Order: sequence, then C-alpha cells, then structure tokens
Amino acid sequence: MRRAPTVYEVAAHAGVSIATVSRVLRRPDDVRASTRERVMASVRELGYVPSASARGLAARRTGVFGLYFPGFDAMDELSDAEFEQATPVRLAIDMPDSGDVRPPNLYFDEVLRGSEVEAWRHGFALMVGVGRGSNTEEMVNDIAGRVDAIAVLAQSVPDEFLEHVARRIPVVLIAGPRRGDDFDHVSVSNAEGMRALVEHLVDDHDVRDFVYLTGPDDSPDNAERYDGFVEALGARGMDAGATPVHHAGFSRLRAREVAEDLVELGALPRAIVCGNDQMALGVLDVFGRRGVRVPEDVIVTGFDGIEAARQSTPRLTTVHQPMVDLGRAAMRAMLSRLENPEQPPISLRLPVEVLLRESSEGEGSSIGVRDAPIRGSDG
Amino acid sequence: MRRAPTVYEVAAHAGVSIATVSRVLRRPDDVRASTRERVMASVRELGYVPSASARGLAARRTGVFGLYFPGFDAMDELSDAEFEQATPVRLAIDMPDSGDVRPPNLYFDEVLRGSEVEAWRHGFALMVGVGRGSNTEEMVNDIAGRVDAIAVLAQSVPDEFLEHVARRIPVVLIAGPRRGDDFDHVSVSNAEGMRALVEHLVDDHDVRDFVYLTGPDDSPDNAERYDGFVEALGARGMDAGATPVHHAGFSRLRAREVAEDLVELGALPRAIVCGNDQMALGVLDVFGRRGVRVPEDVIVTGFDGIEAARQSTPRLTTVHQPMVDLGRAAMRAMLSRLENPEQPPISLRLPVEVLLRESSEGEGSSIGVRDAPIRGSDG
DNA sequence: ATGAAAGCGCTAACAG
DNA sequence: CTGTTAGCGCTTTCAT
Repeated sequence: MRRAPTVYEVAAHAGVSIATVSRVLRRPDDVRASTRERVMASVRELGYVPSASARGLAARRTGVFGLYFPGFDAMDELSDAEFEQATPVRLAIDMPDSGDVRPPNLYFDEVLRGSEVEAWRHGFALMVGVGRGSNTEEMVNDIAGRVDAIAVLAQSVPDEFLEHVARRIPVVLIAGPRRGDDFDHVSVSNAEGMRALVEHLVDDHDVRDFVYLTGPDDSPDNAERYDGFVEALGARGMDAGATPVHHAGFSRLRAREVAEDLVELGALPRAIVCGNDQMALGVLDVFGRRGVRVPEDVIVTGFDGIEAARQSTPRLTTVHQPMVDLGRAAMRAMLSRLENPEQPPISLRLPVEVLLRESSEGEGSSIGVRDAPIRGSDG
Repeated sequence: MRRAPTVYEVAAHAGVSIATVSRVLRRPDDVRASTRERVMASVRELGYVPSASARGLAARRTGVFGLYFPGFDAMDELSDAEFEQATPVRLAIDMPDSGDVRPPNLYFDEVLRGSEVEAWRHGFALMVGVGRGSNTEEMVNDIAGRVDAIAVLAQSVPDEFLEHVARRIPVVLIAGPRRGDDFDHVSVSNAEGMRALVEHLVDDHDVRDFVYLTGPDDSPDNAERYDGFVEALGARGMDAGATPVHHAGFSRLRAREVAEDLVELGALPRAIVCGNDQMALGVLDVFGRRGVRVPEDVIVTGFDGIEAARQSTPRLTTVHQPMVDLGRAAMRAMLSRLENPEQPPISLRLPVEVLLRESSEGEGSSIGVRDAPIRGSDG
C-alpha cells in the first residue's frame, strides 16, 4: 500500500472539487446522482478510505466511544517470547487442578459485547482499554483523547483522573456504587436481587437458618448483596445477626475450604447463600464429593449468573446480572449526554433476574415458587 | 465539560509556545525541567487532554490498531427497549435447556484479550469491531480509516473489501486458511495438533477403531483438523476411510443426537474423536446419562481447549489453541509490517498443545503417555 | 448542485 | 532549549 489516497486525488480523478467528494460521502442526497456515481467510481478505483483523524478534527467529533475496564495483573507478565520457532505441537498431561479458573472474564466480555453492539448501531465505533494496574492514567487519557465519550468500569480509575477527563468529554460509570452526582452512572440492582432471592427461600422453602458466604470487603457489589440479604431477613422479622458469615473472597477455592469445614463440623445450615457464583460452585464441588445432597440437605445459591452456574450439577440457583445490557445502557447514556449536555446526571439501575434452578428447587417441575413468574421486590 | 482546552490555551496559560506544549507531551526530555513543570501544571489545571484527531492528522499515524471479527446474528435483533422503567427484580424458574450455550465467544474473547495487551504494550490503542452480517464493508471501512493497521478474523470479510482496505493500511488475517500471498497471516497448527492427538491414541492406547465427529463443511478449521486425523491414521498404516464420520456442525446439541444413535445402535468405537470441544461435551453428556464409561468403554476427545472442557466429568482431552497468542501475534505482525513495509508476507503458525486428560487417560497418574512431556509431531 | 476558502488542533522541520 | 511556520485531510459555511 502506497501513500493513502486523499480527497484531493479522488476529486481530481473524478473532475470535481473536494467539497463534492466530501458531500458524496457524508450527505449523498445533496449531490446529483450522476456526479455521485462518478465520484464513487473514483473512490473504488483509487482505493480511497477517508481519514478519521482529519474528519474528526474538522467535525469536532470522532464518532468513537471509549470503554475502559480493569484487567488482570497476570497479563502484565506476558513474555516477549518469539512465536516463530516453536514446535508445532506440545503434548502435555494436564492434571486436574483446583484453582479458580479465569476470573470474571465473562463479566467484562459481556459488557464489552453489549457496548460494541450498541455503539455501532448508533454510528459509533468502540475503542477498548483494559487496565493493567500501572499506567491507568496514561491509558485513560490516551483513550479520552480519541473518543467523544468514555465509559469506565467502576473502581478501575481513581476519581481525580476521571474528573480531569470529564472536563473534555462525558464520562459514564458502569456498576459499582453511586459516585456523588458527578458522573452519569449505570448499575444493577444488587441488593434488590439478593433480597428477592432470600425472601423466596424464606417464603417458599421455609428456610430459617442460613450461612452467608461473603466476598472481599472492599467490593461494593459484595456489600450491596449482603445488604440485600440483611434486608430480606429483616423484612421477614428475622435477625440477620444470627447468620454466620464466612469470608471466601469471591474465590471458588477458598469457598471449598469453608465448605469442607462446615461439613467437618457438622455445621450445615438449611441454606448457604453466596455472594457470587464462583463461591457457590466451590461449595457444590465439596458437597458433591462429600455426599451432601443439594438441595435436599442444603440449598445453595449464587450470584452473577455466569455460564458455569448453568452447567453445574445440580445447576445453580442464582441472580443473573444483565451484563450485556449494562454495556448497552452505558453507551446510551453517553449518547444521551452528548445530545443533551445540560441534562441532570443520569442514574440507571438495571433489573436483575432471579434464576431458580435445581440447587434450590430440586428436580421437581414448577417447584416451590407460587404462581408468579414475574414479580418485583417490594423494596 | 465546556469546550475542550487546546494546546493554544495551555501555551498561553503557561507562557510558552504551542510547540513547547507539544514537546512536553511527546518528548519531555527536549524541554527544560522548569518549563516542563510549568506546562504540566497548566495541563492539569485546565484539564487538557490532547486531541488524537489532530495529532493523528499531523503525525500521519493514529497510534491505533484495529481488530475486526465476525459476530453473532442474534445480536442483530437486540431490541430498542428502554431500560428505564423496568422492575428491579424478576423471579423466574429456569428450566434446564439443552441448547448450545454461547457460541465460540471465548474464542474471540481471548483473541481480543491478547490483542489488547500486545497493542498497548507497544503504544497502540485498540479499536474493535464485531461484524453483524449486514454492514461488514461499512464497518471495516470505518475502522480502516481510524487505524494504522487492521487485523481481521479469517472469513469474516470478503477479499475485495480487504484489498480495498489494504491499499491504505496493512491488513493481517487471523486464523483460517492461507490466502495466497496477499496478506500477512497468523494461524494455529490445526492439522498437526489433531495428528499428534490421534497418533497418541493409536500409539499409547492401541486404539484401532474410531468414530469421527466433524463440524461444518465450510469451516477451514474443521477441514484442517480432519486432515490431521487422516494423516495420523495414514502415518500408522491405517485406513482413514474405514472410520465413520458423523456431522454435528460443531454443535453440542447435534452431537448429543449422534451419540444417542451410536449408543442405541451399539455402534460404539474405542474412541470418538471430535472436531471441537462442544461436540465432545455433547457426547459426554449422553455417555454420562447412558452409563457408557469414559474412557474405559470409549475414549472421547475434543479440540479447542475451551474452559468448559476443563470442568466436564470426566475432564476432556483436547487440543488447546493459543487464542491469546493469536491476538498477540497479529498485533506484532502489524507492527512489523509498519516498521518494515517492504518485507515479504508474514505467515506465522502458532503451536498448539495437546492436553491429555481423564476422557482419554482415565484417573491414573502419568497414564498412557510415555515419558515425553514435550514432543513435536514429525509431520 | 457545486466550488472556494477558512479553519479544526496538533506535529515537525527549521530557525534562532 | 524554544518559537515560527507550514501543513496534515477533511467539513463546512458562504457564494455562485
């Protein structure tokens, strides 16, 4: 590919002015059909692709949305190894390991997917940045300079950077707690979801004694979910203080240890409510091995609605978060802000879905739930 | 956010020329420390973020790599529903379904991840486009105008578009078959991987009769894998023609049907080799239910190395493709092409890894495999 | 319907 | 080390 052709070359080739070339591309209807054809022919012949930089500069908008989210430090350590001279095949015995498999990948994956779709359908391209701890500011700034608005996964960027960036373009926060009234914000109904789930356990399964598996203390999601748990018990006149809370850091591995202890001590409650799916799966791992029947002996529930929770044995009752919609909603918020800069801060709470599956309902058919496929929490 | 501040404002504020502001940002060492500080202070105070459009235009490079891959048509139909007034919680009984769960998501997810990391570490941002059937050309063009080079998942874009784009920027193809010598290309050793796996089954497990589960006829990956299968048998003096081949379109669901039939007819071979993991998982589903023991009665193998294959019971022997590395290699190819435009076409084949797990090796420890953790196929 | 011309905000020589 | 000065390729009035 030689130097890329420009409007000038196309214009010359088609025997028109550059303004006309521009019109053909932006507002074809303002140009006579015949000239339009001529120009398009030149475009094809020369292999012309307009420069977004020039366009962005002239039009004062890039037509790109940014999306930034936190990554995994593991990625930091990727080697610089050459790919070239490797053996084509490596044979390896892969022993079962018990580690947590890839972290919340899917979470981001879905947010990304939703964002991508929504951005394009509104005529915006999407630029993504996955943070790797160190150079957050640099990356965010870099992205910020290239886009018309940026969405940032909560907690992934210090407020001060965000404020800096926000002086240039709209910033919308995804998930996490409300951050004052400074930024537009989209999130999911964590507390309400947990509350509805627990109320279901109390109302429809007569569960009275629980164990709660909680995640990291610094996770707002984790906190909101526990709040929902407490609210549910409170609403049913029960004392949440009586429920043992075990920390397992959102980790499948650590949840297994907790579960082992519980089995060992014979301290099994009627239901174990977990702050995320990974931990619940860890519990299922142990119970399966130790012959604890789920849900007959103990009901187990998760939170997130990850794919693995649909494929476990038994399948896991959980609260599904609409990740794809989160991404989409973020894009829309940006759009809305761009169209109407002066509107008050957007704060959107997306609904969650309690998915009742075998880990709470058993194998029966329309088990447990009263005839109410849809119902809002009254919180 | 008011109008974004520009170099001019920063320059005025700091009492220097715009050139100096530019230097402070691009080549800080060319500026005296004291002035640098002064400029940076103004930058912070004014909330200045440089415009990538202007920079891209002036510098004739955007500092962005593009990545385009095919998406799922399902995404096309996303509604325009408002998110606003929904109920915060929906309670639903989620009956087990047998559908294929999200398609090769993970595949793209990992390629994306690798690309993203490699791009940033070389100072490039990454712009992603996920095709939705219809407007491929438009999207690819749009991306092409914004980036310095673009990587495209094979088969996702017609050659003619690619050639058009290639006149402006370097294009590298990811996966799929070699496409003449027109484009740079990175892919994985599909055939070699399958061959090594099958040779292992023959050599170390004395498997003589196989059933092969194949995917879509129009998938180059599928074809290459089958080629590898045939080669392996050929290399061992066996006739691949004798092996029954069943089509299951890379689908877990359809693989189940095939497996049911096989069980029903009592037509079980010593080993079922599948063209991808999904199909192998489908086979495991059925065998688990029908009491066919794996690997004692039948060995089952997959291909791809998806996460679910690590969590099945028994865990699935498969050939892992280095998706993350694919993305990384693609970015490097672009970089290399940018640095050295005249070099001959790049064609990189990344190694795959045969992961021997319980679905072929059983529960034993260093089962089956002779003491050779690493070994290349002799193909 | 089309052309002429003025920037958009920044980088990159080139002077000094 | 710092300032001056051309553009980079395109959009967008304003004329015609």
